[in-house]
Amino acid sequence: MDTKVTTDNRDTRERILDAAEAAFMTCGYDGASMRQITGDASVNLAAGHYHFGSKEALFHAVLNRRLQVLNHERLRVLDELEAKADGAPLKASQILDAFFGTLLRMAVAHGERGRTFLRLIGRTLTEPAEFIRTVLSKEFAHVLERYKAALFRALPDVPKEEIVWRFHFMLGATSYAIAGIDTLRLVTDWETGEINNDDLERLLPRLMSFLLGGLRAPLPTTTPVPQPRGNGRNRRKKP
Amino acid sequence: MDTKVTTDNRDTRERILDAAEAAFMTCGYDGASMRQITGDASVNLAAGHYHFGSKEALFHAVLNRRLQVLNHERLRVLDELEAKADGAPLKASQILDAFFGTLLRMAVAHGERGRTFLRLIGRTLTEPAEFIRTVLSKEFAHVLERYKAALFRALPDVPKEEIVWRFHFMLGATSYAIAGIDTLRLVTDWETGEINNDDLERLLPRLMSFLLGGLRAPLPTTTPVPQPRGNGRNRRKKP
DNA sequence: GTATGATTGAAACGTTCGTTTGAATCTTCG
DNA sequence: CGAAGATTCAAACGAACGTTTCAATCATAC
Repeated sequence: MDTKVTTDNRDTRERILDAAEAAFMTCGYDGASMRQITGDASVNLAAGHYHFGSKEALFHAVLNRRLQVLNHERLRVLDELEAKADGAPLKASQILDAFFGTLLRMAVAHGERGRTFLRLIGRTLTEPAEFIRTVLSKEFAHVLERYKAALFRALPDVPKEEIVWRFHFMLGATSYAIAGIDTLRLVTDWETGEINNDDLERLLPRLMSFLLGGLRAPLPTTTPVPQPRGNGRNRRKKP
Repeated sequence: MDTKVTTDNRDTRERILDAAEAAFMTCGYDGASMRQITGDASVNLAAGHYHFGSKEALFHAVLNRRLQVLNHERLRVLDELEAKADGAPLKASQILDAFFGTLLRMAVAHGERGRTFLRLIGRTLTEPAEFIRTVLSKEFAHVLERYKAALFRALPDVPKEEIVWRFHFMLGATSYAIAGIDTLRLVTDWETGEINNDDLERLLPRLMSFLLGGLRAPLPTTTPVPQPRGNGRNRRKKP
């Protein structure tokens, strides 16, 4: 099951993986069909099921091929930082750079394929299907625990619950940004829906300062201003 | 086309709209089927096409029914703030509260239906289908122009381009948060995938301080640190 | 060379989807 | 009442989907 015997086996498998990665990125899980994927890969329709068993398993394989590398690198960078710190808490900026910066830098380093996967990740984080949630949860669990712990140590004055929420917000901002989703056509640069490496390298510092600003923002007032002003509440249709 | 003649016409139409709203929220546009929607609404399958013409048009109607109210209110609040300010620039916190706070407060005020629409909006902002992008773009264009202009005036020292990007990040953080998307199971509160009004009222101040912190963060260094450390670049496959 | 197992190919299966059809039913109004 | 139009209903259509089947082809080892 590990090392295959025949020659162009890997070719077919990887051609399917590459085509699937691009199709899932563009159309989402439901929107991409096995016929489109195998067609783009120039392989027979049945080859997809022969090599992966099902569409779900193919999606799983597409994600894992890159996620394992990414999350391994994230752990490695965090280990390195903590070793250098020698027991002292890390800076929040270091942690965010290790988590989000590693993601974006790896994408830049791998050219077009890296950018495709980046946008796939952004889109996948918003997929409604349950099995996708399960796959991601499993794949990210350990990494998230490590990074959450590092953030707790870095920001001892911020309640842990607040840090978790802000991590959640940061993931949202990031996945939205990297998915290239500009539904409201805010960002005028992306004319074609494409992202090039220059865009990506300019995105990282922008995103990082936004995330850092949000993460270190003053805590919300404990009294959450139930009705800020009189309006917007207890209102029915105009009589 | 405006005021219908028969009696329970509105009943059927609105039952379909409500069921569609819930279905699109849970399963996304592709995932929700006309059969599920009309079944949940206890109407005949053909009734959906009779009243709306197509699935796309139904989705359009679902969005517009609430978006028009929401965006009208957003403009009204902004007008009110600017009238009070009497020509002076608004504070960024006021603008964000008018844009994002209005969204969340209206959802809270409308109970379960409001929460359903809130999550639908969050999910819709990440839909891949092109026609959805077109619908949203049209519906939001005017509101976004007004709010962008207000932010430009509120933050004269921040380059406009940077503000647009940060608006983009804020939309991502918000839509991700309100969609109830917790793919990575970060937020332990949401056990059932449901959000109640208490969660929502606690979410608003948390989100607001995060967004404000991000919006007012120090600008990124103009030299975007091309290669942070030696690795991650100019790398090819291992030889 | 030939047997063996891995891979590919073309075709079909059953299901579900959005949509359409045409008759049946209900509502409205003269 | 009865004609007219609006609405509902059951049934079907064609297309697309994921998946399966089975024979054909290829690579490898004896």
